[in-house]
Amino acid sequence: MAGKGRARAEQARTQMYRELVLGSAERVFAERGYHASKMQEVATEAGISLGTLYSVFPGKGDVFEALHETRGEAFLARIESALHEASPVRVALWHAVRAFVEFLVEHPDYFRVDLREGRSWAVGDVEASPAFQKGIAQWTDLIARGIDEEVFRDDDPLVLATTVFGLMQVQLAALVVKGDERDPGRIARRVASSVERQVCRLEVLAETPPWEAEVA
Amino acid sequence: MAGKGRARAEQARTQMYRELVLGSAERVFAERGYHASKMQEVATEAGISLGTLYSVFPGKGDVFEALHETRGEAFLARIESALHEASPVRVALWHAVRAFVEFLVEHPDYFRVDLREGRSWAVGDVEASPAFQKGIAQWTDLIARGIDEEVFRDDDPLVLATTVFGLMQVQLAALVVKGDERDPGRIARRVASSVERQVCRLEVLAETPPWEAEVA
Amino acid sequence: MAGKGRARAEQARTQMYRELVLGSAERVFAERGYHASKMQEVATEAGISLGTLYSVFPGKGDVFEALHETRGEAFLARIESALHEASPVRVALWHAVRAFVEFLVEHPDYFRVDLREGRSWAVGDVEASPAFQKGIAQWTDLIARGIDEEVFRDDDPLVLATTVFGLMQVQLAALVVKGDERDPGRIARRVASSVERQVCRLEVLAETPPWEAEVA
Amino acid sequence: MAGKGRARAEQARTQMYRELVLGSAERVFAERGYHASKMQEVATEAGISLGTLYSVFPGKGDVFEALHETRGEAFLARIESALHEASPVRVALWHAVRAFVEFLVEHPDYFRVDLREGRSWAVGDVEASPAFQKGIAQWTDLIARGIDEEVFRDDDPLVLATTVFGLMQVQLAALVVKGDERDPGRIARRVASSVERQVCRLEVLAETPPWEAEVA
DNA sequence: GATGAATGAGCCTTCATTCAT
DNA sequence: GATGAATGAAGGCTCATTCAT
Repeated sequence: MAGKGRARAEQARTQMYRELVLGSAERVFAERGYHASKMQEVATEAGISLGTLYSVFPGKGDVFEALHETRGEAFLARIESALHEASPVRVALWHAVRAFVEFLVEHPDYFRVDLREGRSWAVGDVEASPAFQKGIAQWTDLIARGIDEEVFRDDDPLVLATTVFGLMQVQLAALVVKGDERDPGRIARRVASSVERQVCRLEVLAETPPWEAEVA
Repeated sequence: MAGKGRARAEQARTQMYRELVLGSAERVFAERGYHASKMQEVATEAGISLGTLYSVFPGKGDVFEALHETRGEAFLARIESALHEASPVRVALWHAVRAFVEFLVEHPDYFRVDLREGRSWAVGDVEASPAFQKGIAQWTDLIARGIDEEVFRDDDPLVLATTVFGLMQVQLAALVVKGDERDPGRIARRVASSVERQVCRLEVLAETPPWEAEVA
Repeated sequence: MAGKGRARAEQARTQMYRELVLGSAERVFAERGYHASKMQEVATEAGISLGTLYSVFPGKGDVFEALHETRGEAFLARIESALHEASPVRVALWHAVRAFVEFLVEHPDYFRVDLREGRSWAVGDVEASPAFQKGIAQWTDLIARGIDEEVFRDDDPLVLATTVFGLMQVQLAALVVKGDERDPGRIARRVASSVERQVCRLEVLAETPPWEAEVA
Repeated sequence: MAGKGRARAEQARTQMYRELVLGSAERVFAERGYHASKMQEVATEAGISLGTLYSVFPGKGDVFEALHETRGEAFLARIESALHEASPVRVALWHAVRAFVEFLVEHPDYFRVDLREGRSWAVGDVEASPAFQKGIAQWTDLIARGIDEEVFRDDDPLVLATTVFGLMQVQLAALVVKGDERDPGRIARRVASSVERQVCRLEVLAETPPWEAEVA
């Protein structure tokens, strides 16, 4: 039946437009912030019409949500895969931090959108996206394992994960914007160093960190 | 001339209203965010009419700015006075962190407003409020002193200060909202502990922290 | 009975305030125009409070109307008395024009208010003030007499009166603002000359005008 | 490239709407006056929505200005072309007056808008539109020429032009509204007659006026 | 399906008017 | 009676959303 091919083609086109729009929205929201951005700008930046934009997203808020959903999903997946490679929890942490840093360095507009929202997610406000929730859960699991293995200090894993999440964001922003660090590798090591200080037991901190062990 | 008393009375009334409005705006902005808040809501929450609201603030943006200005000023002053009491840098840091935590615990709505807007963070294109600039300067000085005295680890003081500032905010939010910590004293100690991990040299971390020394 | 004195005192006070307000309104309306003028400005210029202003006038529109009523009344009276003195119609016209010019030169603010608003003119749907109606009637009578006596040209007296009225206003404005004529006597003579050209028969125009006859 | 046609189409549509709105604004402003007119009324009268109205004019004031600009321009052009045809200054004056009258008889709403503003232009108030300034300049030139050729009486050309301008407005209003003259030809002759009386030397007035010469 | 012109609900702000002191 | 602080109705303008082409 021809309907199937038709349907698939439509699916594909819709998907294509959604991605086009998300890329555009990312840039526009990063530049002006969500509220100051107009749908017309998003459409123009995407190179499509308002009507097409509305044919793939029901409203402005949905574009914003989808942006977080999509980028968040990719973000999560990236970190997830980083976690799967490694076994010792300290190495896993290092890989996760590196993945975190690399992703945001590669997606500076998304990072700016994130920063603009402030730390609303930290207080569990309604607007906090599911992706954030899942991200926090991911880190919570990792940290719980570290505590269990007596590598990380004994504290509430959720609080620690939330703290680490914010710490990475803030420090990344500080390094990139305030400082003049540009090399992703060095940024990742500095952020990882900060994170380790936050979570590792003191005696673990004295040992050679994973990123130096790697080089060796 | 009677005009003087009259002028003073008006001054006082205006001041009273401004504070009333700031308190109301703080709650409304905390609840719905700046853009979703309507001036009518702010007025109603303050228990006054729109006209009266506009008689003490020229516009919506000015209310927001004044809120940051006023609370930021008080915030700075509180920390400043904490810094002036103490001499050893580690004690000074402890006092500053405690003042930071106490202020935000006492002003939870302002804290939420702060968390909501990315203004305080280093987004670059977003104009951070003057109060925030001064606040960062304050912490940068303290940290530079700590580095100089070889108590804190050797790093860019501005990056460190920005990081610490964000770390405190995030962890405070995490402790209060995610966790169930309510006692300001314990919160302050936990935040201070995190901050010390971030800035102190490892050998310093091994020593008894100021808050335990205080108790003894 | 004491009530009578009381009532008379109140009457007097009200009257006093009304005049105070009209003087103030005249200046304010002249400066900014009716719509751009605020009641607060009128009150302040009058040196009284808003409440007092509203105790003697029901609303903004009433102040405007009363201004036209009052000044118009005085204006009419001035011209009326000028008309009563003289007998030959050409002399009467001259006296009336002189009175017209003198009044407006003495009340420049009222003149500006008059010029600003099209009320005085025959717009049809705009309610011309009763005072203006009476003024036009006055001039219409004078002109009808002139036509009757075969001194003025034979035309519709109402149209001629309206035209003359407007002509005087416009030329007065032109002489004072565009030109640099300041002397009321010369202004009056030039305006009268224009008016005569408008209404007198050509053969009458050739005769010595009343203002020169006066001097002689 | 197709963009060109697109741009031209948009240009045309915008132009069409601007004229639609100006026509509507003309009627609404004539009826209620500028300040009492609401943008919604102007839009409704034009048969479009508020949004569309604002898509072709930035604000209320701009509609008013554009109205004066556009009509004023046409007005000026009409008179200019009348002036260019004729050589003897008295004939030129007659043609200009006729053009003046015809234009306003054809655009009664614009005339009413004009009348509503009063004679502000006569006192050189800031609000006086550039079109008025140009119009006055036009008449001033004509009158200066007449004085030069010793057809018009020797007086300040600017004062005379201003007077004539006002005289025409006022008399036209008187004839149309107060009187019951409807025939543009007769109105023009009566206005021209008044104007000639205002500007021509007496000996010239005795000669056959241009409009009678024309008929012959 | 794609377009973007058209719509109009909704928000910020002003100022005539009221009324408690 | 005088005051002027307080009120809130009304209007200019924006922009998310719709729908005719």
